[in-house]
Amino acid sequence: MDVSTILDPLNTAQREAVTNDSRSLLVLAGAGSGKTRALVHRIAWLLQVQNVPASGVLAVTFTNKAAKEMRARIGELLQMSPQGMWVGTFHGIAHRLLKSHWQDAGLPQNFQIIDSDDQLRMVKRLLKEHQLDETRWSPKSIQWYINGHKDEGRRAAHVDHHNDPHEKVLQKMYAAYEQACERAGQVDFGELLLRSHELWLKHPVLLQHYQQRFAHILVDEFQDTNAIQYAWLRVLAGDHCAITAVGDDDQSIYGWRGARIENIQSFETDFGNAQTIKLEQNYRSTSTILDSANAVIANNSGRLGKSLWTEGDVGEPLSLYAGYNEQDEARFVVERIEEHYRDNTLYAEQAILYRSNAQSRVLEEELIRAGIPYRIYGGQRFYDRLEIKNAVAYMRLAQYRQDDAAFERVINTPTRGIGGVTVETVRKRARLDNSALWDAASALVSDQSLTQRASKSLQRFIDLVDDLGAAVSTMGLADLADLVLEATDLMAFHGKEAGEKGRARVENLQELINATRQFEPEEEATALREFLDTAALDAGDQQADAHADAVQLMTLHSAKGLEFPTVFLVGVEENLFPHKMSAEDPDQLQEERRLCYVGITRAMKKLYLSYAESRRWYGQETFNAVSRFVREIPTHCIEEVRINASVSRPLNISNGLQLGQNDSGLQLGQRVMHSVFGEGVVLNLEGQGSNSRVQVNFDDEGSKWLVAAYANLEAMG
DNA sequence: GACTGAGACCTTTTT
DNA sequence: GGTCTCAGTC
Repeated sequence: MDVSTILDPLNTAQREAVTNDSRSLLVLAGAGSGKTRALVHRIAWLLQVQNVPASGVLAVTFTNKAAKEMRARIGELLQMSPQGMWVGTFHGIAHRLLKSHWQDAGLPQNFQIIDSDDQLRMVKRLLKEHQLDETRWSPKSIQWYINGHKDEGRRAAHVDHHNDPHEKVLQKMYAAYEQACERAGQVDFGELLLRSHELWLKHPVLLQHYQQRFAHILVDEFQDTNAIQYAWLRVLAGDHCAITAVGDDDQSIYGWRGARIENIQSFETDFGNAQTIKLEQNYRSTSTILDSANAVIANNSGRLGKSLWTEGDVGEPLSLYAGYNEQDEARFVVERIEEHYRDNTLYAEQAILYRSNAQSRVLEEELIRAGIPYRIYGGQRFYDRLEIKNAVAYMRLAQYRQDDAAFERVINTPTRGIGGVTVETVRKRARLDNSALWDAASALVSDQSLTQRASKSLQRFIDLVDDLGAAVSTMGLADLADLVLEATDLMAFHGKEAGEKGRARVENLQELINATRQFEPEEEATALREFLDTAALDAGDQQADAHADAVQLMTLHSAKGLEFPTVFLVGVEENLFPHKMSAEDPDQLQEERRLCYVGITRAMKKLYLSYAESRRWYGQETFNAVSRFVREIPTHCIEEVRINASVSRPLNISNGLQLGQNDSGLQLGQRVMHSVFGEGVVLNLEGQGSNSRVQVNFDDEGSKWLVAAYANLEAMG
């Protein structure tokens, strides 16, 4: 292959990123700067020019979708699919390692991956076992606690409870959970990473093997790595492997689930003399949109620093619309969508982005009223759907009877006369024998220690699953799936459900058969097992109407990585965006701002911002001010839209001073004391001199605007 | 074991 | 305001 095929389509910075040969390289890639392209071309460069064997390359992404895309694009560029190269998600790769080295990892050969739903059920079960009240110890918070520690690389034994009674219970539950997983041979998402990290530490020979193999590690979306992923990379890279990290600190929006923006900030020092290359030329948006995005993100501190630019047009100014209420806002958006559609912008080229899912309803109603097709991104994923989880649980039991999570799920689904009392008896027996639920059930039946009715029902269930199990070795995957749905009566059971729901469930189940038919196992003999692993690790991105021309609705989080000619960013109001929960903490506020940056940079040609002056929120009428982020956009980039007439006028909400600072001597997020209202946190500052005003969220009195000159606020440590 | 009503919840989500 | 969970009843 010609070097020019790899380098010619690139700009100078991209070319530098592709050919740079320092051992650690950080590519700071702004939104729309051709990040994936740089990554793909770098891999091609390594293979074709540096003659690195394909097996020497490890490329890590966060989502299956990104991994798939990278694979496809590498194949396209090289005109063949490179054999032996590892491209996958952190979890997929960790899983692969554990499967190969299950003994060294201390796992049973047929260990199962459990998803967060199974995890939650397990926690609930353990709470019952330990006689802890679910109202006092919410299962979700315990799950959160466990995953949080795993993300940080800590096992129950490493957690320091500081002798705090509450912490002690949490730690006890974490330990109990670890034990339960161990006994059942189950591995959750966090465990995949934690365990493969430990695998390397405990078996230096193995580590050395992989270090020698992977001379080049490439990581996408580096700003989203959490502590354990970072440690995993550090260990693997060792002192010799070359590592390329691609990411954008300004698009770090997953801090709340463990991602550490510091990782990208400390890469340069941690990975020894790293070189940094910035990709700042944007190929997506108009310069007006980029100027707006740059101005907003400039208000964040601690950035690595980057400024997007384009050779393209100035384009239209952003439009800001103040809706009377949320219906009015939705109406405005839908009218603009119709306008753009008449002007030859497809529905699918228009996206509505919002901060939280609850906002979609009003928009949907308005779209339905106008007869405009739409599609909501995100929401429940395919393999998370109830009917699919039921079917998969039967498949899991057929493969592996000791799968307690699957057992619990379908023991009485569809209902077959096995009630709570019987199940509780099974659980007790399992605890007593320290065995799996399946074995306990079998024992109870053969002991004849149950009522005849219960015993009969249980036996029927056991026979059913055994029949399915027997079919695993004789049938193809798709036929097996078909058999599962018929023999268990699941298809009929879900078909009976009322109305639209039942129909959708049946469709999904048929889609599951489809998926098994299209599944390509590495080996026929292990097809079921491979399929189950995929089902656990891959959400399954099939959406029935993925290709229809429909307006795209999604949260700002799910919009990352996508682009649309026309974008509506709705609900740009204080309390909504930035969200009330995040406004008080400076770090969280910065993350909200990055979210705003992500939102703005999704737009290619035209960006609308809108908010509602009054909004029903959880049944309450609320009145929110326009978002502070709007005020951070330069006035020349934005114009306010009034109904029936679009007037360009300067926004009188900005007074020359950047929001978040004035001469009151106070800072955002600072704790203050007021003689009447008590303690609170500074939410907002504006004006100066005698006009200087401060918004404070008081612990007891809620949020209030105060004139700084009279408020006599006392700053607290 | 299905149905019903009260009460709690309510930011973002991938693996 | 809407949704989901859970306990209680038939």
